[in-house]
Parts: sequence; structure tokens; C-alpha cells
Amino acid sequence: MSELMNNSASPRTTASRGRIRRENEARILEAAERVFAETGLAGATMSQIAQAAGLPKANLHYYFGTKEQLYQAVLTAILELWLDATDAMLPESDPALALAGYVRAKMRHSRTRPFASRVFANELLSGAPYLTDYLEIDLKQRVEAKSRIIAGWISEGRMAALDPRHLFFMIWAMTQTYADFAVQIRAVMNVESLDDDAWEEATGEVISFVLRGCGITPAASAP
Amino acid sequence: MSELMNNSASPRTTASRGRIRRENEARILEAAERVFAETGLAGATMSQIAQAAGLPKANLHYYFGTKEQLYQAVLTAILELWLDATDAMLPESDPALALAGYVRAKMRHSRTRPFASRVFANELLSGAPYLTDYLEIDLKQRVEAKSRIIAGWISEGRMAALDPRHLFFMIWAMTQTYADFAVQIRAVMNVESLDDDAWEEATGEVISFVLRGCGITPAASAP
DNA sequence: GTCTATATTTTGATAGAC
DNA sequence: GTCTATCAAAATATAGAC
Repeated sequence: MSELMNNSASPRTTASRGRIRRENEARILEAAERVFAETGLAGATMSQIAQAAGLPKANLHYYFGTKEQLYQAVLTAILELWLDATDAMLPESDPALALAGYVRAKMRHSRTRPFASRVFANELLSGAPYLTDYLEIDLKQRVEAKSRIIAGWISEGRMAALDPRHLFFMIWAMTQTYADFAVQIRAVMNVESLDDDAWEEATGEVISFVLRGCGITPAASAP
Repeated sequence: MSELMNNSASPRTTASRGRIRRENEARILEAAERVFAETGLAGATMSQIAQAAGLPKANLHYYFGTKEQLYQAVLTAILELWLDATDAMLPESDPALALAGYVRAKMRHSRTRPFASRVFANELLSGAPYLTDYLEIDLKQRVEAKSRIIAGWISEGRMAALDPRHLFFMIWAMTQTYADFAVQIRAVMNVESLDDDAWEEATGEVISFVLRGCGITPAASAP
């Protein structure tokens, strides 16, 4: 019998079993991201995540082991997303275009992946016990590299003199607040949710503010 | 017997009993703020808070009832603090001085009450179930009032044209990030904690950035 | 691979001695 | 007023039938 070595009780092929596994893992990860975004690692329960994923609680343990391991899987996926945003900030870039593009990318991220942003925020609020290496190695080095480029632009007189590290702290804060504290923004703006126009307007406000804050006059519209 | 109506078994006077009560309540509130700041309402446990307060768990229930009631007491104290920051932004104010003062007050708050800021952040991240009224009534009206003043400054040509509401979102984000995400800032800056000089520098960076962002030239140092 | 039933631990809350 | 001992509910995790 050709199925001799197949330890599965089902008649499915190896390929389809792999497909189901990937689909279930993806469903669980997506549900876990939403739940961890609301209450963080300590506050989230496996029951909530299972219900959000539409699967029995035992399946979560079968696929990911413990709650901590599931959380780390969610965090890892978010970090890959974070680091993928390889922003085009090169020494020869135009500061106005580079900074505007960076802010726009961050705002798009806040809109398309708000739960990822909130999981990250929760992790930082609780002291980042699972992100020490990322913060002290990866992020630190990236900021230092980008800061050298910005320092170059400053020394060339292309933008105002400021500490590039604080510029990053401020840009991250301004853009992520539209994901992390969306409930506050909706309350003050008196809307159920931000639509396309509202997001475009918010993005424009932040870009203009950042460029002026950097001492860069927004590109003149016409001569 | 003059103690006839005193339902206390101890010989202490009413005044000293009141003193102990206030002290214990204060200790519990302070410990609860620290614990709620790290993991939010859902993630915090009464055991953790009791240990942080150096009191038996039963005392927390004796003084505050349930965990939710203790949380609301913490939130209420924070909101009073928040609203007390009656910033001097009047129509006749100088925009540069008013905005710089507002940012400075917010930065001082981030430094002196980081746990309060983080409790608030956790509450917003989980959808603000205990702050709906505050956000939709108190905060909204305050922002509208301040926004009218800023709109006045803009129409007088004293600062750049921008949406005052987004200006507030950005200022809150930039200043609170130094409390909420301090672990990230410490990692990037490669320091154990921010000292006086580092805080003064950060405050200066944010103030300069905000004033330029508002199209206000920082006061010239000398003629 | 899936999921029901259950074991074990932890948590919020309280009773009752002091 | 205080705090030890304890309860009932909810949590994480797993065993084992299917």
C-alpha cells in the first residue's frame, strides 16, 4: 500500500494538509493580533483568541504551544512587517521627498495595520520584555544609520538643525497615534471612523507639519 | 461612656482612623497606578497590586471593592490631574509663548507622572471603555474651545494654516511618547534613564519642532 | 489533524478570627 | 480595621476519543 508511511488518518495528500495548516495558522495569527492589540499579552486569554479565530481552544495549543509562544509568533510577524518598510532615505535623496515619503508610509501603515501597531504599543508599555534585542540592536542601528544621513542634510544646510533621533521619536509618535489612539481621534473629530478623505487630510497635515518642523519649505506649487 | 457611638473596636480617635485610611488608600492607588500602567485593567492582578502596595490582598477589596472599582478610582485621579493642566492659551496670548508653555507642561507631566500617562494609553488601546464620556464630552469640548483660539491666531496671520485638532493630536503624541514608550527611547539613546539634561534637551527639541511646524520662528536670541 | 472533556493553576472575592 | 484561610470562577494546558 502506497500510503504506508502516511501517519495521517485522513485521505488528504501531504500538500492539502500543509495548506490547511497554513490557513489555520494564518487565521489564528490574525485573530491573536486583534486580541493582543486590545489588552496585551497578560490581558488576552486563549479563549478570546479561539473565539475570534472560530476554532476550539485546543487547536491554538496544538499549533502554537503556549500563549507566550503564540504571542512571540505574532510579534515576529509584526517586526518583519516593520523592518520591511525599507524607506528610501539616502544621502542623495531630496530631504523633502524622503521625509514626506517616510511619513506617508508610516501613516499608511497605521491605517492598514492598526492592530500590529497596537500590539507593538502594548509591548512597549509593559516594558518590552520580548523586544529587548530588537530595540537595543536592530532599531538602534537603523536609527543611527538614518541619523547620519539626516545629519548630513543638516550640515549641508538643507534642513534645520535638530537631533535626528528625536525627530524619529516624534515622527513615530505622530503617525502611530492615528492607529494606537484612534478611539480618541474619532471622539474628538466626532466620527464613527475615518474615511479615505479624512485619512488623506490627516496625512497631509502631518507631512506639512513635519516638513515645516524640519525647516523645509513645502515644495512651492507654482513659480 | 463617651465612646458609646464609636463602632470601632480600636481605641484610636476618629481623626487617626481617618488618617490611616487615607494613607492606605493612597498607597493602594499609587501601587495600582504602577501595575495598571504596565498591563492595563485586564492584565493586572489584585495580587500584583497588593504586593506592590505591601498590603494583603483582602485590604484592597476592603477599601475599593472590586478590581474595576479600584481601576476607576485610579482613572478618576488621573483625569483630575489631566484637566488641572489648565493651560494658558488665550486669544490674546502670544502663540509662540502659549504653545511652548503647553508643550513644556506636557513634557513635565510625562516626566513626573509617566505611570498616569501609561494607564491612560492602555485605556485608549483597549478602546477606552471607561473613558467614553470623558473623550466625547470633556475632551471634545476643550479641544473645540482651544481650536477656536488657534483658528483666530491663524486668521490673524500669526501662524501657519493647519487644522488645530490635528495639531493637538500631534502634540499629545510627541510629548506622551516620552512617557509611554520610554523603553524604546532609552534603547535608542543607549542610556539607563534620561537625566535632567536629557529631559531638558528633549523638551527643547519638541518645542522647536512644534513652533517651526506651526510656522512660528522661535524668538530670536539677540538683535 | 481535530475537538470534547478534564486536570491544574491562578484569580477575584469573601468569611471570619483577631 | 486588619489579615489568614478559603471558596468559586476562570484561566492555561493536556489527554484521549474520533
